[in-house]
Amino acid sequence: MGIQERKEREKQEMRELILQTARQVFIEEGYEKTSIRTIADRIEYSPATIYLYYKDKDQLLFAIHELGFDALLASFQTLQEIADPLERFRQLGHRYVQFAINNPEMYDLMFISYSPMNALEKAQEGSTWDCGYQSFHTLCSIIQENMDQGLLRTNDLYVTALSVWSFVHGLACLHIRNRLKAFPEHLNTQQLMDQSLDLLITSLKV
Amino acid sequence: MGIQERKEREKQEMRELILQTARQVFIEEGYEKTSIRTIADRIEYSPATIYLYYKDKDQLLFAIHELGFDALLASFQTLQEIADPLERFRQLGHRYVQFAINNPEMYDLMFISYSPMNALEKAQEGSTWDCGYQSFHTLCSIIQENMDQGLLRTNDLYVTALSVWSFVHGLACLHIRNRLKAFPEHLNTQQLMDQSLDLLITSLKV
DNA sequence: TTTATTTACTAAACACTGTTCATTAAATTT
DNA sequence: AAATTTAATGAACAGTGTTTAGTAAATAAA
Repeated sequence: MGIQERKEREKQEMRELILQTARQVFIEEGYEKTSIRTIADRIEYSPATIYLYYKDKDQLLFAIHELGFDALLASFQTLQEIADPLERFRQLGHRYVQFAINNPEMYDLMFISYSPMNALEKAQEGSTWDCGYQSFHTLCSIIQENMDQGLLRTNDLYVTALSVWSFVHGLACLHIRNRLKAFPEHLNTQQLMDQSLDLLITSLKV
Repeated sequence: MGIQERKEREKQEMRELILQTARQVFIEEGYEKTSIRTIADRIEYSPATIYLYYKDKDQLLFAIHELGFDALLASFQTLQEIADPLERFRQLGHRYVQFAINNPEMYDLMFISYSPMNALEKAQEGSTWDCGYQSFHTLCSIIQENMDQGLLRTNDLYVTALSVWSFVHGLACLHIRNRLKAFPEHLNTQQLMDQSLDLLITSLKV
């Protein structure tokens, strides 16, 4: 029975077509213009068809947000090449913030928008945010290495990791949601972020 | 000509009625259900009437977000009673995060939603975010006092203030947008936030 | 007081949104 | 060749922010 296999394959291909098209629309046109109808238009299918492959918009956006995490984790990949743990730590923060600046819409979807978390809630009772947790684990590992070598003033891994994440996320969030540019001092956000990051590392350093 | 004065008064009263009703809907029903039609229903006027008093929804939400800042700044008011600068510093952070936890929808509107910043942009070229800047100034003052007494390791006021703000905002943001509760470890968010805040202050301390 | 004008308000429409469902047409199985 | 399963859609529903032409009341002018 090759027909069932072919049909299954075609179904997956259609799912992928929808996802990739949705990702494209999302990146090119932004969150707001990423409507079911816009995506449907691009693939030349009716809006209702999308609902045969994704339960609702939140589920589709969840799939897009996972692609975002692929890219973020990829940018973390080469961190192991950095020998100095403290420099590796700083670079992690830097790349995180840089990702947010370079891919604001995607960062927004991954870390700010309600949508993917709604999808998670609707999926099953007590389902976990795997890709988010995976990124958090990268941060934990690097902090642990710094702690092991006695480079930090803190000793609580979890609290330190959450603090660092909050810090870089806060920076990213304020920037993306236009809370910095509305200030009287018109400052170089990029430079200011680097300075803040330096301050954080310096403060945590022993 | 008392008629013109009465008309002007009535106009202001109507504006206030719309604003207060909008605030009520916003707090009681949340951001999502705060539609022009919902507000119009409550005051028993047609939706179009609201547009005679507020240019668009962003402008109305901006007015609501200003009410939020009134409340936030009010919670900062009694900080001067705290003699110890470092403790005052910690309390500021604590009250900020507490405000976010207790008034998630309002915090969201004030610091996360695009809406009020859109209103600001549409208003005039180069108009500033006064209420946001005022809160930031409170933070700056307290940090300055700590610096003056040589209590901090840092010396750049602006960068330190932005870092602290990013930190507490990041915490608030992750919490409100459900990025913490999706983690395997089901932790007491409140307690974790307090610990993180302590870590920040300790790290900045000389 | 009657006429003219300004003011306040609204019904209805426009262009969107996510989502559902009965119906149709094609592919597959019997 | 007939019956059944599958895939796709048109059309609708209920909602959104916003605009505009038209109405009725209040005010000003004659």
